Amino acid sequence: MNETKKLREILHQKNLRYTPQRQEVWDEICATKEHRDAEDIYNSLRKRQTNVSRATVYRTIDILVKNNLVRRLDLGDGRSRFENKIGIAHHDHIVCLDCRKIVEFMNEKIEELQEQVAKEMGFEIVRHVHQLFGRCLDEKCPNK
Amino acid sequence: MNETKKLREILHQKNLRYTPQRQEVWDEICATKEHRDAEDIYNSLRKRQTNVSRATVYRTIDILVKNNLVRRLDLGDGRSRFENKIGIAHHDHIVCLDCRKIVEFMNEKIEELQEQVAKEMGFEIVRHVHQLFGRCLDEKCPNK
DNA sequence: TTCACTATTGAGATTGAGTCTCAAAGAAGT
DNA sequence: ACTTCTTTGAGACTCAATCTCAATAGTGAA
Ligand SMILES: [Zn+2]
Ligand SMILES: [Zn+2]
Ligand SMILES: [Zn+2]
Ligand SMILES: [Zn+2]
Repeated sequence: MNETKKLREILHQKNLRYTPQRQEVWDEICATKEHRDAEDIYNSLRKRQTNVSRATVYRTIDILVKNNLVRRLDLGDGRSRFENKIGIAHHDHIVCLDCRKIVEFMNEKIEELQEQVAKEMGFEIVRHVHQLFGRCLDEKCPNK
Repeated sequence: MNETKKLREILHQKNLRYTPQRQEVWDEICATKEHRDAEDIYNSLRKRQTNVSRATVYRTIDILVKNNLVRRLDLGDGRSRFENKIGIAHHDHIVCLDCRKIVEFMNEKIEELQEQVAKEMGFEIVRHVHQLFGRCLDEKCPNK
């Protein structure tokens, strides 16, 4: 699989070692499109008999984030969430305060205006956080 | 002072008690326009012989936030920051990754587009987080 | 293959922001 | 001043995340 190679390549490039634990963590993150936290990833690994320690899960995620394979999200609930970044276009997030549903959005005009605003204020943007919190109009949402 | 009255009023309105500790915390937050964390506020109070416990600082800030006197910011460094909200127009933040300078911005068009995007996705926005992280072009900034 | 050199791992300790507990102190209305 | 109910403070506790360090294991060279 393409993503497996990608990991090996980057680790080699950075003089880091390719280990089964790192591969397992990366595979687990690639397995879904959800926005999962470290504990969640750790538990999924244990559930399928893959024993990678909590510390290693955290350490591996840090490597993946630093090398742009994974994106770290802070949705304001006190822990980081992660999503595979390979082949995924930039987007931001809308979160329902009642059912915690997360929806992705991307608006080219907002992205442009951000750049423009930053330039006006004398900044060069490296990254941005843009999250909308509210209530979804979904039937299944407890907010009725 | 106007802000003092505001606190008394709101506490009364919510059947909460007006105490010197709560007043001190509110005064301390009103004293600057900076984006300070709870520990910082706690330390400032101690420095001027005003002994309010850490727990009370946190509890009071929660009340102030719930009642719209104070805004809670999460700038991604693992602790909440606070700013007086009374008479302050809505704005978002740009943060320099090198010198931690925080600059405020407000762009009407972005605000509108956010609303529009949310509507399109079937959400009603309650609040939003919009932060730009980058490097400032300031002489004094360590990034040169 | 084996070796030597390092990096990595795991278990558990530690950190740090924030919350909780509960007995003592104190608002506020009467 | 009295009663009632809330608030306070000190320190215990929580929880995500990081650190420690001895044991383990990639990796490249021989
Ligand atoms: Zn964006
Ligand atoms: Zn996403
Ligand atoms: Zn805004
Ligand atoms: Zn601000």
